[in-house]
Amino acid sequence: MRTKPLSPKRPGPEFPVPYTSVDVVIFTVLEDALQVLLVQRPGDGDEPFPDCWALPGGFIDTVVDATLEDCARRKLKDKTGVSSPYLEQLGSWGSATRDPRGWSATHVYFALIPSKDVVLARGANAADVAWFSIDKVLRESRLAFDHRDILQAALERLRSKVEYTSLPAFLLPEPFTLPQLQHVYEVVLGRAVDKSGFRTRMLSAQFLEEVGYTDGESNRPAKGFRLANRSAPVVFPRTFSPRGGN
Amino acid sequence: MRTKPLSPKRPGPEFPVPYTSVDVVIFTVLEDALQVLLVQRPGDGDEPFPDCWALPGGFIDTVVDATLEDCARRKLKDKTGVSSPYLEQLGSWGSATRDPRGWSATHVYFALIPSKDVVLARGANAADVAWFSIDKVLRESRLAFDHRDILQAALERLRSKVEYTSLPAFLLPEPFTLPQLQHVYEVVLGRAVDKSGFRTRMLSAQFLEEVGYTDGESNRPAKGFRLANRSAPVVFPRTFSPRGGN
DNA sequence: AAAATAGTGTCTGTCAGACAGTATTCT
DNA sequence: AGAATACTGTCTGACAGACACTATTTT
Repeated sequence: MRTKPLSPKRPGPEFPVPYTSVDVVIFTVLEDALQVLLVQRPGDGDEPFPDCWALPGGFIDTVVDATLEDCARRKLKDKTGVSSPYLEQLGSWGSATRDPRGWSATHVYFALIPSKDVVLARGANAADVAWFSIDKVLRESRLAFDHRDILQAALERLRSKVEYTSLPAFLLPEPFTLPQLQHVYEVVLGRAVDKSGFRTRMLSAQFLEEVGYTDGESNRPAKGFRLANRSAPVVFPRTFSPRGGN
Repeated sequence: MRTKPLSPKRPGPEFPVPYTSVDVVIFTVLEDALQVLLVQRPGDGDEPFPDCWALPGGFIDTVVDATLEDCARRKLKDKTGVSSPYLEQLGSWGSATRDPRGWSATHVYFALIPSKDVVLARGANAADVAWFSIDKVLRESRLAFDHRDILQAALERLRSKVEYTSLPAFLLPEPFTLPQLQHVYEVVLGRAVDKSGFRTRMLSAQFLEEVGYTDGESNRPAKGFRLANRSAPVVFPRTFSPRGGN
């Protein structure tokens, strides 16, 4: 905060204040692909980027939202119906030019949810909310504002953290099996992972609780697991394959 | 951004907008200790937290600052005279209660600078800017706003990244020697590091350029080095000591 | 019985940590 | 010469990656 009292830069009605918003990058795994939730901006009215797809988000409601994270949770709940996602702050983007209406800054969160828990934007205009495969959207779509940069940053953060954390577990509905979890790792990382190493790694990290019954989505049933602690991922002591990554 | 045109929540003169500021956590190593730069808030006037020490920062100047990062650089330059620090975004803190004046959000950056490059706040009121040992400030001082939480978060981020990156090199003036660099690692981590392992690690990471002349601040002179690329740190393939940390 | 997938056992190369040893300068 | 510090060499235990093997279920 400012050190001088009554600083000439102190904002008020007579000084320009940046627009402040919160956006959420919501990831899931659907149809063997990493996907992101986007909303379509209105084509009428005087809003910028008409008909463009954009990350869900919007201005802070200073009456309803107690904190930035509350605001992000609210927006996520509005669009997906999910109320207990994995949610972490990604960063903020702010500049004089990112919004044609003027200086704006957005606080960006990134969320991981199991696709089965989702009920896309009930009522109203459900058609303007949809999942997009990450690869496709980065290859083909033009997103509103600087949302392409933001999405890129979120993807990098996710991929990098998947190398040494249990994050992918938040993309699956419980209970899940180890082969299912391994598959999610492979989808996100875009490469195969050794089964044996994967299993010892997951089990020795102590973050999974064995759920009695097993699940038979393939030939031989497998043990079911759930997270011992849904509030935070586990950090593994080493990254997945030192040769491949950074 | 908002999907509906003319949303009732769209801020304007008639709707409350959060205050938006930028704060910077500036670290250096001085007198064998990790230190942070704080400024003292004014005791007169109607400003909150009078006489409290706080992180340097303040409101965005939408005329001067093109981006959030520009704003952070400007504040850092103002207080320290340093214009090419290592600077990275730490995160943002926003809530209805963190500032008694109303809903506010701050974008926080963290910077690493060599203490020798610093010329503390020239002119004006130099007495209200000072370095504080991290340990002391976290033990003894009461900081303004939620700056204690922010400082704690910055410290965690720094300590964690030091385990697997070349970040400490940005805390030293160039040229520096490997023993000096090792010492900085030890100061930040708060523990001793093996010499042999340290050297092979640094040299094999290819981020140091040998500068011809050597430096004799101890008995036997040592080779001098500088960073090949000052814009980003190097990420090591493994963390420092798997037994100790996470 | 065959196919398919879940789960385990074993080997091996790599490498960080530990520590001893050598080199070069100052007093 | 001795002290102090820069720098190098060697050993060893731990462990990730690779891959072969066993177990259990469906068809």
